[in-house]
Amino acid sequence: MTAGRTCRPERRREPLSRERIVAAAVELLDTVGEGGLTFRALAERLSTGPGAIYWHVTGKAELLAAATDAVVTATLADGTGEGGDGGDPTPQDAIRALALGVFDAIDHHPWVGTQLARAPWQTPMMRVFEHTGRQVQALGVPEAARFTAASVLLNYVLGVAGQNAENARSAPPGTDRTEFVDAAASQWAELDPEEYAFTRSVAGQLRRHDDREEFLAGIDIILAGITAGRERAGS
Amino acid sequence: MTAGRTCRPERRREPLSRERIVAAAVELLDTVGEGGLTFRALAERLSTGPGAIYWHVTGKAELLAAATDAVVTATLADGTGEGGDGGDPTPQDAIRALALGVFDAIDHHPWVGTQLARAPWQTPMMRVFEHTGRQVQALGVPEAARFTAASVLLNYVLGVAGQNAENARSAPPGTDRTEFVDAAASQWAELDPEEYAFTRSVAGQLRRHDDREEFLAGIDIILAGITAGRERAGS
DNA sequence: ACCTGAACACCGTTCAAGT
DNA sequence: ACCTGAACACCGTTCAAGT
Repeated sequence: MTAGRTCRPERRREPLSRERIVAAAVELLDTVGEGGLTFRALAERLSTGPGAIYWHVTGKAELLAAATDAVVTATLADGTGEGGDGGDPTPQDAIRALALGVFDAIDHHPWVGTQLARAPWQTPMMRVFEHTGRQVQALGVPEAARFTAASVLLNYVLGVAGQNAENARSAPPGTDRTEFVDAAASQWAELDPEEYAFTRSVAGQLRRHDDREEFLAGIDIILAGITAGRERAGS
Repeated sequence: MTAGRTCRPERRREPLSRERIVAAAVELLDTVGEGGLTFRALAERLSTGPGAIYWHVTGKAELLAAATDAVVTATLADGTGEGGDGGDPTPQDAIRALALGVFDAIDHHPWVGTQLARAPWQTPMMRVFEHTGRQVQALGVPEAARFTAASVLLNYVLGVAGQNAENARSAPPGTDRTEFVDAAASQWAELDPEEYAFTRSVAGQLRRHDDREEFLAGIDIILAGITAGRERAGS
């Protein structure tokens, strides 16, 4: 307490921390995309030098993993617990909710899709696998078939994840989704009638489809397949 | 197969062409991995400067796409035609063969997995979609459900594609696959018993599983689901 | 302990200049 | 038309030096 003002430069001198870095990385990824996450840009946003970041984080790979982890963990904590409105959800409903949670997370943060698809062995995906597996078990799938059943669900989610992320990236941030789908559908309709007979024939369905519903329809097909197998192999 | 040590002068006189560039890119990707494809490395292999490549190819994105296209086209040309041994294959068999073709292609060229997963709208994946869709149609799926059915199959394949590619990348080229899976299974078995109860319980199945068979089992589950839907919705 | 910022080794891409 | 290779604008990462 020497004489002088006690104005605290807290705002800018808030110390660097892994948490702050990851938060800034998520923000940067959301606003500028995967290509925009740069140690220099990150440092500027945190008003430091690029080197400082390395004190809290080993490198870009870990940073990306931590950012993904942060988003997915928040998703799983939210949506998957009990359902909320009292009634016991069926395992099918729980799986749908789980998958939809991941789907929506990727819808809001496309870069998460890319990251999940290329790092399936890391914590976030492991947790999704665990949650899915429990519901598969609750579904009555015999033990020997559970690993396969959970894997199919997970791989499907991963596939959609990657595709959605790519769509978000290839469509500039300004463009409308409907516009984008319309353009693709029109392209499909003009493909070679012989070489792409089937694709042409479903161009209309591509145009009309809703991403979320389509995703859930896929989940339901897989659930039907798993259940059919359970009846064949079980008891 | 590979040109030996005998230095052939004709090799370097042979003019640069898009075809030669793509072939060299595939070779580089196969031997050194995705990180090894560099315009400088490519130029050296073709004994030119980096700038020369840009005369035949617009940039790295196109080069990657062309390399993927080359591999997938070869795959589809091979395996998917008629079956080979006279008998008419069922649509199920045709879909299995198709999916397995993509699976094997990625097994031999892991970088194809990454590329397919992140560029699903390009020619190679479009062709897979077309071939799959025709078999879905042959399966008797009603028109309104065909787009969804083919999409589920494709997304599943894409998910496995990405995962396999990642596994291949994270395991150094020297290590054995069994060794790698064993290590993962052991890790699973030592997870927190409460938080990862399910994952722990299937660690043994992870260790025992065969990648190709597991992949096909997934395809069969989805086929069962599609067929169940057909019976519900059709006729 | 934590941060700074210049420096290193790379990368994709461009472009005047050559043949 | 096709190729050359230096140069540009970046990038992740390191590290002596500061506090």
